[in-house]
Amino acid sequence: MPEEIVLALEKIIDDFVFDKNGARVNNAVAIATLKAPLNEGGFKLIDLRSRNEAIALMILQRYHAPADRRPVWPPEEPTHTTVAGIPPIKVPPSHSEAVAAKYNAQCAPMTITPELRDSMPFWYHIGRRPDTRALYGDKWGVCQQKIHHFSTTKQMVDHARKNDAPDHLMTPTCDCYSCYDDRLTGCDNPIECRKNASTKLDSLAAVWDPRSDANQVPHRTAPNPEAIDGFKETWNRTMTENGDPTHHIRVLVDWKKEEQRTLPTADIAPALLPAWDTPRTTVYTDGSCSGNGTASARAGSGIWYGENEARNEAIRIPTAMASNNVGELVAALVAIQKNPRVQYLDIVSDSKYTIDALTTLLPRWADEGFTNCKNKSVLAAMYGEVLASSSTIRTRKVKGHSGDPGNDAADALAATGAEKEVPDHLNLRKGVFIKGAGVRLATATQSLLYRAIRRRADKHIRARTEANIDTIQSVIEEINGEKPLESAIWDSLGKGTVLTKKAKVFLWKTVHEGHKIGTYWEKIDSNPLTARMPCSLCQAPVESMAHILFECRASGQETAWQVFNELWDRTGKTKPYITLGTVMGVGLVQIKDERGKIITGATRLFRILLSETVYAIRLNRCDWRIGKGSDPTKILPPPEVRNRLLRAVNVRLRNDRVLTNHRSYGKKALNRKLVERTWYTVLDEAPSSALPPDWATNMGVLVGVGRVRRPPGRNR
DNA sequence: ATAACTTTCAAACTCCTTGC
DNA sequence: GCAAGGAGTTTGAAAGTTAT
Repeated sequence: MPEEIVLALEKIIDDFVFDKNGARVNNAVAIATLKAPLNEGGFKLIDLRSRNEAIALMILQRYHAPADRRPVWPPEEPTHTTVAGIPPIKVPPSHSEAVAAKYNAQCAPMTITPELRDSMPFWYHIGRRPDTRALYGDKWGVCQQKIHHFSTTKQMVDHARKNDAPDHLMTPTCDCYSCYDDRLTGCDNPIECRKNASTKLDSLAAVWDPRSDANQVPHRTAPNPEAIDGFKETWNRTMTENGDPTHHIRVLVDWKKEEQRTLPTADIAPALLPAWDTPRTTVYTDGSCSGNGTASARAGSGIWYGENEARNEAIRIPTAMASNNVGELVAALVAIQKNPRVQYLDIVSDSKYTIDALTTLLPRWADEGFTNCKNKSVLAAMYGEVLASSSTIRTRKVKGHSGDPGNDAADALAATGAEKEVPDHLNLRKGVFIKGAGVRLATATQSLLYRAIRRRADKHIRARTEANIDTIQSVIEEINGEKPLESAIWDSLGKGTVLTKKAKVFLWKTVHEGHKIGTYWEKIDSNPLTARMPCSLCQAPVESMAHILFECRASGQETAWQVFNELWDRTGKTKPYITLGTVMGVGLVQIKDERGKIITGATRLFRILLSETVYAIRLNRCDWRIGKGSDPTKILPPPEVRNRLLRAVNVRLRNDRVLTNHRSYGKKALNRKLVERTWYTVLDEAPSSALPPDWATNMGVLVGVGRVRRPPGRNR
């Protein structure tokens, strides 16, 4: 796509998203922010450049497809090498080549099978040792390329081996079939040419040399045996890898230049035979995590071999990656690391995630560059350890807490690990190279490449957004006792929460400070007569969201908060301290009883009331500012503020009741009990203890909070 | 046909109630 | 005090559905 087309389309997208219709107006939030994923505060807006790059790579994929599906036209066009070490192809479109170069397309096999070693193109071989010189252009090199037309490593090996054939004599006049044939082809001196081929082959790293004993895959020559002794073997490297070099092209590779030659093979190659020194080891693994899903999660791994075994381990997971699944993964990872040379390493785990990873999913995830995976570092390390291990790793699933003594012991160790004072250092070294190995081109889809490209793009950071996220995290931590993850904050403004769509959009904008208020106007409207930065009515220096919601005399906030307090006080529950941070994090606020137990009804009510209150204040304020032209005489009178807010709350109540109808909404219907627990304290006409059983569905029974009685006392 | 999106499924963990 | 079981949360894969 030509640059001007990209620019034109981006302009159209920008105009549409911000409803600008071509006007030259600043965006409230950068388009780059909107391109982020939903749980990072974005809108998942398309990024055309990344999409085009993904498409360019898909074109490259087609050019490297198996020969029968590869472009062959135009016939006169020469072939050339796009990816070093890969057989030449028809010249792909230049932008595809540019993107291939940008994203470091290269041949990078994770597993080297005998078939692959044979079929690798010999010239410019990626496996040539860095300490050797390429001798491709010397006299014999020319002979081998131009006369014999050798291209693959197998052809070179076969050539070199002819000198060892039984019917061959090491004399220039030997007339064995091979010598006769070679001379007929045009080779001056077949014996020297073959010796030279042997010398050239010597420059290959042992793992790449088909003549060498270095066997990359000393075991696993048959498909996975299903469940031997109830154990399932890990995926089979020999069977799943493809001998075609083009199948090993990877893009978005992050290795440094000097690493590229030696990396993939040396680090994850298994030890040579004899592969194992112990016939069988059975190990129980388990993970544990308190506060799972929060920023204060604390996780541990347990590895249990037997009663009072010195090898038993209790590990604490580093805080940044603590979760239940990482606990499980690390337990298995360490078990694999510590047992590289047993015939059968049998891992017993209660984690489906871990077992699926080990038995089927890891190779696929590695092909995808772990693009869609969480826990990338641990998974990559696990993949590397399995590739490097000489053990046949098998897994068996047990049900957690089901009385299995081994599993229970591992569970106890995991809990001990989580309690440790200092997190342990995890050895994830084998994953480093794999993590940088990018995406396998042959099996990639456009959407995968797009996501992978997007993921490595720089994150667009807004200082004000970050500050607000920090505020929300500390406020919510204070109220709930647990610090929420940033993704949890964004999720709370996404689907499936109790907030209305409008409230969520309002809060999303508030977190990004995307409303056109306050300092937004600082640079734009500096004329003191028309300046929109300060609040004209209150003489406040900056018309910030905090000012509008908590201080402004024009927004009706005072009355709205009165109504909020009156309603909330009926619950008899303590009210969390309400600041702008509480407002932005309202979807996460939990109301708890004296013993710290979450009260679901009150929590839901609080979220509804607070979000409706602030949204109503915001509406009133906009009404005055835009609708009434900031006229000080046209501020909404308190009774109307009260009625509007009550109306909004009543609408929520009514919707809740309607949504409990199973006949209409089936499985999507709201839980009647939940709706009851939410509202019973604030209903107007029924004492909380005497609700009729069908109040939620029977619309005629209750009026709801339509008329709020004025509580006794002054100034209430 | 493909990719995006939604729903379903399955499991583990924590917290808490219930019953003995 | 303890075990069993359930609610509510998390995790993630896979199946199913829809849009293009």
